[in-house]
Amino acid sequence: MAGVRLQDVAEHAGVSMKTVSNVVHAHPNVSAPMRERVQRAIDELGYRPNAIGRRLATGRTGLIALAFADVRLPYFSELANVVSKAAAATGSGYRVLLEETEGTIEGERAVLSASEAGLVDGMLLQPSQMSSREIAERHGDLPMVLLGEGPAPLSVDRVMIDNVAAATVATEHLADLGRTRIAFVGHENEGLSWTSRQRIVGYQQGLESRGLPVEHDLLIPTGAIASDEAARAVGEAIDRGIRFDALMCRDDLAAIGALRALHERGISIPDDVAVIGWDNIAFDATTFPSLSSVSPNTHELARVALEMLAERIDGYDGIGRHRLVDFELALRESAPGSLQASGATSDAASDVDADVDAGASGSLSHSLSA
Amino acid sequence: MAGVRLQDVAEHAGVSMKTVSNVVHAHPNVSAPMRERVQRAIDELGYRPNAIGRRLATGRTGLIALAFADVRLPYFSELANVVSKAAAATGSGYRVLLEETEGTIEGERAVLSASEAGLVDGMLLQPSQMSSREIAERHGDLPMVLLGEGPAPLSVDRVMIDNVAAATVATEHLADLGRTRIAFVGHENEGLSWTSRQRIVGYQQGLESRGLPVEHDLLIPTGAIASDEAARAVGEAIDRGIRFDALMCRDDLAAIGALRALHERGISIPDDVAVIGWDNIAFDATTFPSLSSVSPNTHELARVALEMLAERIDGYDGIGRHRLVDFELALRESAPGSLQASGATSDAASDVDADVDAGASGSLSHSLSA
DNA sequence: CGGCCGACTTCTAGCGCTGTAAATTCACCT
DNA sequence: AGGTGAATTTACAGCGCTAGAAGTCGGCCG
Repeated sequence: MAGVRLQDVAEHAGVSMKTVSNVVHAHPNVSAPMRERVQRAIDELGYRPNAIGRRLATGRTGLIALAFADVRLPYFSELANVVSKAAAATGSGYRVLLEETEGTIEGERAVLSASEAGLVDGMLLQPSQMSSREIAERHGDLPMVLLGEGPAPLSVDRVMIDNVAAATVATEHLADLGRTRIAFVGHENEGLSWTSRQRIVGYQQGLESRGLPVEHDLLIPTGAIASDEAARAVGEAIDRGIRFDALMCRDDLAAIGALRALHERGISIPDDVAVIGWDNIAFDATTFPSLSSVSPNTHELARVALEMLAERIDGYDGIGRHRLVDFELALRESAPGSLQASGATSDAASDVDADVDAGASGSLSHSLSA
Repeated sequence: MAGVRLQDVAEHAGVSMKTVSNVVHAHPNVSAPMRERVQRAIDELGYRPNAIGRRLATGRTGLIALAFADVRLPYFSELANVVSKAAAATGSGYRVLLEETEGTIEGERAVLSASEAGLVDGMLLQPSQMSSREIAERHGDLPMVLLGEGPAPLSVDRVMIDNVAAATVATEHLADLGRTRIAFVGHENEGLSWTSRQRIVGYQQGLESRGLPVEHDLLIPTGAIASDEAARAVGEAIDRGIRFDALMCRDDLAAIGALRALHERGISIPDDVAVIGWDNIAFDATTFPSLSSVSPNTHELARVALEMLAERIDGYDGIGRHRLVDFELALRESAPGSLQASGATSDAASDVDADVDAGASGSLSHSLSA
């Protein structure tokens, strides 16, 4: 039943509260018979420690906030899953409080300046709008680790993958497939995000390293980070006469939209146009054709981020540490490994089956540790 | 700065703690000059109330748990988004603590019998494995509302859509499109979930109401709730010689997998096979062809669930209330509205564009309130 | 056989905030 | 001027738990 307090257990067992507390915490210096007697009392009363009371006393809440734009974006929901599992696996067994910023500056401010303090022990934040100065100013003394390639003040820890390198590798892969007109899809129409900026830089580097020209026409922005917007933008570009034989997409949502726009126009993938997405979300394996994608190592990202956060919570107070985690290219049908460069048309059913099965069948891995 | 306590503010302003507390809470009966004086002290010290302290004193944490199988499933991530927005909009401004059960009985038990009590004020749980008896036994006195069509003891509140009715309507729509061999895809290979069970019942009712025979061969189970599993299962069924002209899918993941299996084999959608999914996830608008889907009113679901939960938290102690919220059929290319029954081939670019834009273009709405 | 040591348990302050009840102040009447 | 009730403000006792100080008890050494 509810409302059984430590004191009730103590009385029931005829001992002091501290002894009960010691039993609950498996402290040493409790004799076996005593331990058993107390445990029986706990069981009989159905006692469960009250989290809030404990937390007031210890100053730790066991909660960390995970803040990003929107759980509905597959990358973030997959991240939430990974982080919450990793957090639970932590020694301290953290639980995760989800906060959505909607990708707006107001949302990010709201998350950082919550009017109440002390609810969470620390925060994992993936900022998208806020300047690094503002982040530095606002986070106050809340232990924090930033995720992703967004703004990051030097004073705060951060984990990310090397977006420039990843975009370069992916673009080079398309070039190595023999593509010469590689377009970039999915950056913001206006107000380029940090993410888009870096991926475009990498895209350009990839083109240059393969001796391909950089054409402004081949940058296809979208109105929002959403597959329908991408479908429209790519469709319009095609209809406007823009020609390309490969698409480097800012993210998988853009890639999925692009897939649709190409299908609508009867353009064959990857024969006419190869496509690479970004994030390697679960759907990539079952789009048609299945989607090659830049695959950040989110497990490692979560692990490193939580590790640094735990250190901050424990009082570490050094300068911000910036860590890179690795990524790989998950190669699927939309931009296969170079061996099978152009290859069979994509309706070879049995081949495809095997591919779906293997998930990230071929992959180029890149470890860049810090 | 950190660690400014109520008492510090009180001393700084030369008043009692309670007066400061009153100012913080905008209580009446605080004179204007006093309010201003205290406010200045608060600002000068940069005081922010400590959530844990307050919560210990009030007994409320302002947190509710939202527990379901896996955030990575789009339906759940969309639900999480809706619930957390709705919860924040509540008078009490609840925050949402995410809990994943992995869809296993152990996970569900873990969520229900968290060893610590008092962390959350209440819980929204979408069970999938646990029996209603076990739910009733375990939830103890934690205010709780169940989501979805899973098991629900009579003593606990629950919100769901009428899955049987929805499946019937969707199946009938396929029949009205002239389809006579309508298969059902995506239920579990073994250990049918409550969800699948009800949707299959509705599917059967839909067939019967249109005078179509129910064939066991047309039930295509999958190994897991995942699009790749569905792709494989549908592919195998086709390869085994099973013939159908429409697919009623247990969920959108199954539908997306089915889409892929059909594409691989060069089967035209919706001309050869029409497809209806379930959940109306965001991707449905940009699959190719776009996917018709049963669209539960999740906003309403969240609203009703939170409302009931709030009442439970406030001490309401009646018998379990079971509420239905409405759904509609979001009709897109994979199973269009009956007017355009077979219609143009799906690569009519401009038409399609408009369609993508409109999202759930045509829709049959069903309000079933309780 | 008394005293001292170590092992174990109890005592007792809080952690930061809120709610109730009591105290104070103040404007206004008679 | 004394009294009254309303409006404010203060005092204080916890909410449930933890941790360090203080106490208790049995055993062992001299």
